[in-house]
Amino acid sequence: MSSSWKSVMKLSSMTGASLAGWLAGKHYERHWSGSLGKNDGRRSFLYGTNVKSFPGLPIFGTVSAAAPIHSADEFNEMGPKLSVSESRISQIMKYGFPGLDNIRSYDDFVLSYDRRNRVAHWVFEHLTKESLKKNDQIDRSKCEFVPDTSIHPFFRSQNTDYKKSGYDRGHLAAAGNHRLHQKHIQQTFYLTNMAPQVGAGFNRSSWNRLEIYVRSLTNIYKDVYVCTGPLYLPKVESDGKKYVRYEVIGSNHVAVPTHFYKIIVGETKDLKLEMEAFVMPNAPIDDDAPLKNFQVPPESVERAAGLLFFDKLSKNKLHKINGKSIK
DNA sequence: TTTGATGT
Repeated sequence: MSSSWKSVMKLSSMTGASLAGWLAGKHYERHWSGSLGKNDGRRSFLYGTNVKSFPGLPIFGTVSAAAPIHSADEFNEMGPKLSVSESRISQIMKYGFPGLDNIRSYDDFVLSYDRRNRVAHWVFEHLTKESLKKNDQIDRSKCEFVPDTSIHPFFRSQNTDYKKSGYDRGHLAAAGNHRLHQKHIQQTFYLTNMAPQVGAGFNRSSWNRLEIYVRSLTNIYKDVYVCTGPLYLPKVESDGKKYVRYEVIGSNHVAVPTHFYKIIVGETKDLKLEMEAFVMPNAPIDDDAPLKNFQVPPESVERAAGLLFFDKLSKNKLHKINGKSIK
């Protein structure tokens, strides 16, 4: 039994969710090396299609055929967001877009919004030691959670949805990752960047521990790319069938994810790449549980989320996955 | 420290 399988089994038994199929995947051992090592016939949603056929997508830089589009109706209210530095966005998105649903670009992170669940599909960040430098001018307590008016009111989450729900408004792009400018940290407080998270025992402890670990990777790698998002995982119920079951909160029915993922790529000075993937249940977690217990094969997160992470990454530069050499 | 909610 591989270590990744064992860790998933541990995770599975902790959460009661049937993670085995999705998160370990019988396919993993047979296909993972193949899909990383050579073209396995997967057609990239982004790079195998004509990007221009998607109207109104603010795609910058990484796609040569695409140019920023400034006239989409939904963006009329977002004046400041149109001035987002294109070079910064292309830097954040260096390894490609995991998916193309409702992309939003902010000054220091990029996200894709899931209108049906009122929670983002994914949030992408790029961290360096420099970008995390301590700035005493930044005051987190001055930040306010604000609805994102670039989202149609039908699909926009509101503070009232979270109020008395029992869940935290948990950051996907962590506030602590964007302390260079007050404007940057404020932008992480858009409700588009929030998901309902269990507060005690999760958001305020082990999930925070994982965020701190990601920041610490900037001491090892020149560049750290991190993608964060929710999962809605199936669970075997008493009739033996699998169901995806999750709570929705507030009048806008904001979905409460069953789990959250982080996929991280560290880039060394000599351009070697190392990848790590974590999945944690949206539930209280023992503070003493090592983060390693929550590592899963990256491909299992792709299958569960319906996304392709780091599809543009040069597979021959990828040296390690979850700390294990793949060469 | 950083992560938050709640009540006055």
